[in-house]
Amino acid sequence: MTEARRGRPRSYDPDEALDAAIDVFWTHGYDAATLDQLSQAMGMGRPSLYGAFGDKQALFERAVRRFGERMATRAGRALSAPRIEDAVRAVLLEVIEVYGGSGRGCLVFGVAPARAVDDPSVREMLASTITSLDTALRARLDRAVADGELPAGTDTAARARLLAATIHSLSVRARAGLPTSHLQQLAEDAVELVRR
Amino acid sequence: MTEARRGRPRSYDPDEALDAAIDVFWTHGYDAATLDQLSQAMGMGRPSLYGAFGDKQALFERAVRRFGERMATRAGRALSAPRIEDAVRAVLLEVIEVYGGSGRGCLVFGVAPARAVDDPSVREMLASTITSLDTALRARLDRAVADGELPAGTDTAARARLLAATIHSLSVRARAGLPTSHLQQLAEDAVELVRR
DNA sequence: CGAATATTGTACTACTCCGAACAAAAACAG
DNA sequence: CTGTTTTTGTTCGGAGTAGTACAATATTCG
Repeated sequence: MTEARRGRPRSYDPDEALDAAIDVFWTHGYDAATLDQLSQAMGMGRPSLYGAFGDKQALFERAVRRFGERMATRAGRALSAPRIEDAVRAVLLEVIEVYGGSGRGCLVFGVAPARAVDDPSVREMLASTITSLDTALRARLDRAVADGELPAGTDTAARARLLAATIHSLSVRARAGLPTSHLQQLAEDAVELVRR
Repeated sequence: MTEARRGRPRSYDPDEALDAAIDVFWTHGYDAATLDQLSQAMGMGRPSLYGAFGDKQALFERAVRRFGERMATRAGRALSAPRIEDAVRAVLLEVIEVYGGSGRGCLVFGVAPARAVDDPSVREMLASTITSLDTALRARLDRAVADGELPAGTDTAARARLLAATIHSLSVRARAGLPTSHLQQLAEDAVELVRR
């Protein structure tokens, strides 16, 4: 599995390095993050960084994609709760833990939008993340309908969009520095929304 | 009113200049917007810009504040519709017109968040805009309760937060380049939310 | 051990960007 | 007309940034 590679071994861990890059972009945004900050946080010199991840744009895209995948994984786990209300609440609490704990909201919904107009690639990643979230939530609601938890004929697509909107709002609110209690309140509002 | 001022007259209109600055920041965000772009769009040399608005940070704050006030004014007008459903729909359509027409979402909810972690002043403006919107929507819902349009005991604060969340989401979605039809769909979902 | 290969670290370059200095220009006051 | 005031336009400087060149280093293969 770990096949012996020729040449001088890397002095950094690619996964940890990317996580460190996520952290820097997450705090400062794309433009305000300097390559010096990035290379220092990632524990690698600029040439290594360039060789491993390409230029700043490419690194940002990798970071955003990874962040989105991580969140999708966590959300998927949370959504697997048997009762629909618990599933929705679990997702929102998971989101609050990430967004609110750091006071930095979401890298995708809170930071990428600033760059989305100028960079089509970022815009597309943002759009695809949004629709993926809509879709995942809708799939869970559909299952709840199939399970008889929600009445047949429920507009699951509409509710999924509103739940996703709640998550987008949680990112904005977290980044505004609003306290976790405020975020939890909105989350509870959204949970109520599922049934009625 | 227009008292005669001493010295060389200004060759620019301060209001139009600030509008032009809004436009530049709105498209490119804070960091990617250069003073060259700004001064050119504003029709004034950099020294004039500096004298009139201060440095880049100060100009950005003025732009964000003005954008927020404009939106608040438009929202207030839209909310004055007699029937609550119409009022909510009118606000959302107004928002979509601004956010979606430009494909740039909201300067406050879509661009400022990227800068909010590093700049406490921006963070506070963002937070105050969020709570103002929550409050304005809640006030309108309270009036609907007083008018007997909504049942007494309705949790107006919760619904106001969810409606605000919808607006936050509209900004993110618009900036992701999602089509106006998509935004209108979410808006209609939110209108449905008012009653039930 | 010696050759080949991959990564590191230092140093550098070219460029952009923000903010300021300074003299010229355009108005008003006396 | 002369002096004062305010803004303009040009120009400059200093800081910082993204990306690169090149030699040194560390490892594997033969």
